[in-house]
Amino acid sequence: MFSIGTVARQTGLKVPTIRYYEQVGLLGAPERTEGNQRRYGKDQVERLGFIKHARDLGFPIEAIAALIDLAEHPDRSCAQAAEIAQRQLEDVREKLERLTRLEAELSRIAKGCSGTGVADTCYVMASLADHAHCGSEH
Amino acid sequence: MFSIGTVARQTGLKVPTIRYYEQVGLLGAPERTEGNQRRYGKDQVERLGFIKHARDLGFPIEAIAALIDLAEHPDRSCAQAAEIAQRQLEDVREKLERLTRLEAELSRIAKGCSGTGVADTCYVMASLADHAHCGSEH
DNA sequence: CTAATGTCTCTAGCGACTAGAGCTTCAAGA
DNA sequence: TCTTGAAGCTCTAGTCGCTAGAGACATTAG
Ligand SMILES: [Zn+2]
Ligand SMILES: [Zn+2]
Ligand SMILES: [Zn+2]
Ligand SMILES: [Zn+2]
Repeated sequence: MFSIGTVARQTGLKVPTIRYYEQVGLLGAPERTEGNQRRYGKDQVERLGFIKHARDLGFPIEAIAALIDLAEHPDRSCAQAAEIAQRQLEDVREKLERLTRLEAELSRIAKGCSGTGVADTCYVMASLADHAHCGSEH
Repeated sequence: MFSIGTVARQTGLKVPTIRYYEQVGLLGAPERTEGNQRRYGKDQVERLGFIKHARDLGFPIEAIAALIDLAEHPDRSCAQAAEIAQRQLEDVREKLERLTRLEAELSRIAKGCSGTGVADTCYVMASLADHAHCGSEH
């Protein structure tokens, strides 16, 4: 049985984050000592590792909850898991596309100003004021 | 003089968003009709366009506030504008790098499961449970 | 003049935490 | 065994940039 701090060190999560996951129902309530402190078993530490990894990959809490539900019913079809992973992939790809466009505009904008001029004639200011300077939609 | 709804249509912002920008001090309080409705002048519409464009490029509100301050003092040095643009560019690049790594992992994960199996032996589940499957840090 | 649409203020909610106050419990050394 | 300092507890509120809704008032077209 591990204290919350020990589990935090093992999983790379922060202590308040672990409590938060419990609060939102991602993790079942752990046992408690007589003095009301949380004590986690190996299973729960493993589950927190799962959550951590899924969060690191950007999955939202709600999706992780569905995946955990699935993990608790190992003989169910994994169709939902595939769907969730696919959705997350698409989400990331959309964000990538948007950020790629932004990177192009921002590097142009940043390149256009050395910071040695005056606000009135600054390329950064002009670019922000008028989207017509831009080479793409965003 | 334009009503808030008209300005919303002109700028592409939503009505509550414009009120929000006023609330957080990005936009000075506009004139009001006798009946207490907001009426915007051309300058304010332009400024809202500036804000919209900067937000579309991902600049945080605080940075935009600093840029607007600069726009109101056209003879000041644009060093701060250059700095803000540079920081935003770096921020976007960091996010791009992270998302690129995530895309690699997620496309591997999604490819590994057709959704026709069972949760217990699902590649998605296994990949989330163990970072050792991953080809990079994230 | 009426009816429909627009606008007003205020509060609360989103996602995923994070920070802090004020208190209690645990564990290790003397 | 006692003490002390770290760790844990609950609860509230704050972060960011909006968005939604309630209930009341203003404007405008027909
Ligand atoms: Zn400049
Ligand atoms: Zn643009
Ligand atoms: Zn599968
Ligand atoms: Zn991984």
